Amino acid sequence: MTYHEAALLAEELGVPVEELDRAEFRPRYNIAPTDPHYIVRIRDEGRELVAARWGLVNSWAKDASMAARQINARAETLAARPAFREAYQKRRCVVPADGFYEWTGPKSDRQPFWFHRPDGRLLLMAGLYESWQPKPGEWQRTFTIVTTTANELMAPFHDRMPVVLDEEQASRWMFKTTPPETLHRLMEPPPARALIATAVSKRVNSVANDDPSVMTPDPVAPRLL
DNA sequence: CCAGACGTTGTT
DNA sequence: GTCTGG
DNA sequence: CCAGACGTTGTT
DNA sequence: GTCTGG
Repeated sequence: MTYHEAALLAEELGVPVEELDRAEFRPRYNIAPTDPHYIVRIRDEGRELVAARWGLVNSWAKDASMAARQINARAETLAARPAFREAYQKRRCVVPADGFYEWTGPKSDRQPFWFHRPDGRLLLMAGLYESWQPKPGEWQRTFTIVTTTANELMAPFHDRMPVVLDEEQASRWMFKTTPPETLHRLMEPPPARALIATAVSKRVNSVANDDPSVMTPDPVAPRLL
């Protein structure tokens, strides 16, 4: 996942930056599973942007070992899965990012692509969140990203993709009272026009590279599109 | 009853 | 091959 | 997701 | 916490 402009996130969502820890609120180019990020949730009458780590750790977990295994939740099964059911009912959120990466090609030579909105605006993905207690008195919020069947654009790369929502859909996803039928509709694959793919530097393949260089368009890979 | 899991993606 | 760390 | 490790003893 | 497997 990427998140380029600090101001963009808060401004597009209409949330004051002051609510966040400025030291942590910086551009990101290579957000990996278990990394700190941000989620949007419904709070009283409005939206709220809060910190959360990628990889859902349930409230009953004794350690963070589940985080890496729960970075995604399948739309088809999350309502029934013990690990996601409650969060699905009570803690649906939106994960903002200006894009996400998918890889293709042989395992020995993985080629990354950056998926983002054609208009360059913020991508809103369906998520679930939950908090757990790493130590007595200390709470940590975590989230997972809901995946669905790949659409026409994604199919050449993968058979799954994140649930991508527009503004209207994002609101409905977060509302506590949205009925199950509506939630199911929201989890359908987004239209192909919702995203475009750009081949980027293989530098992104190492999470240690979290700087603008990972976004450099790859001069060879575009023909793979 | 107790113990142990609780999840998804990937693809040669 | 499979697990862990990021 | 990809990259990189994959281990124990000893003890400063 | 709650479900599944034994």
